[in-house]
Amino acid sequence: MQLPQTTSHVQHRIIDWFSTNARDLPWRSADRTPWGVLVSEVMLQQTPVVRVLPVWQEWLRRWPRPSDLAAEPSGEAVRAWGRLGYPRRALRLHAAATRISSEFDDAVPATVAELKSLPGIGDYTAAAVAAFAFGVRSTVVDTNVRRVEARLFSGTALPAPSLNAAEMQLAEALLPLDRETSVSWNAASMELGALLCTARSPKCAACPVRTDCAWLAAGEPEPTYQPKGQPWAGTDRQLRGAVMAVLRQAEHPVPRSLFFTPAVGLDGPAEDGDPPLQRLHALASDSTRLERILADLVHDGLAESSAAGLKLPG
DNA sequence: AATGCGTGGTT
DNA sequence: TAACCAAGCAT
Repeated sequence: MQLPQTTSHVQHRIIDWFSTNARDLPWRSADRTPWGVLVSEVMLQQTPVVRVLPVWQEWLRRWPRPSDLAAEPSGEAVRAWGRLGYPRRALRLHAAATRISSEFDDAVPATVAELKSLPGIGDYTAAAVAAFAFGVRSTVVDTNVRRVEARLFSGTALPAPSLNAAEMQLAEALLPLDRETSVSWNAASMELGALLCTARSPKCAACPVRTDCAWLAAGEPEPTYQPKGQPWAGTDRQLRGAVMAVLRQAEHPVPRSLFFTPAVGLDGPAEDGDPPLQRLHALASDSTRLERILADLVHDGLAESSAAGLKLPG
């Protein structure tokens, strides 16, 4: 698909819609810092805004600069990560903060290439930080942008299972040449996908470009492929999560015997309200498997093993 | 490039 | 209610 790199009326309408409908998020405020933007982008990787908000506030209050985080053990980052999920992100953010403070004089770098060199920062996050923290013209393509562009221009219900070259070329062709307009387009197309052009039950009646949408014009055809599910019950991820919940809560090393010897009378199916150790015991019937999970967590740097037991890395 | 990695709200 | 899904990254 060949498109001019001038900003079309469709794009202007989305940008106009954004100017009056953008959420008032703290990492968008006038007094935002590049570090705050970077932390928000990493936290938002696969985690909804509402869960990120309180944790982001606490992180920025506690660690206003990269060097503040770098001065603490990585385990503190993991503990303060709370239940955002994928705790390796906390580890990588800590490692990124360490490199920013030592190699970049405590200032988040402004180029996509330098940002991508940091741990946990990939194509999307590097482009997003460059655009939203520094006003750089960069092609920001996240799951929201992909879905908006799939519906609006390709006429399909959902984008391909993974980002491909054609999609990237389309996104680059759509990026306004004007620097400030490109930043607005990036933020606006993401927000449209997050608020209206959602994966399930999109709010087309409120969409500023409903009359231009190829997917609506085609009669809202169904997705042509089956999204692959994310198995959970019985997976290593579930057990790893249960172990990490125990470690986050513990103030001292947890003796290995506590992992492998359930307290009597606490057996039964896992429930949401159970204390972390009880939940773990309900899941970990196979001690060989649990042994491997613990070793993996130590290997991944999410846990530290000593004679006293297991704890978050100090 | 297909897979593994947390968590909890929504449908 | 089980399945889907959320501002991805690294290997």
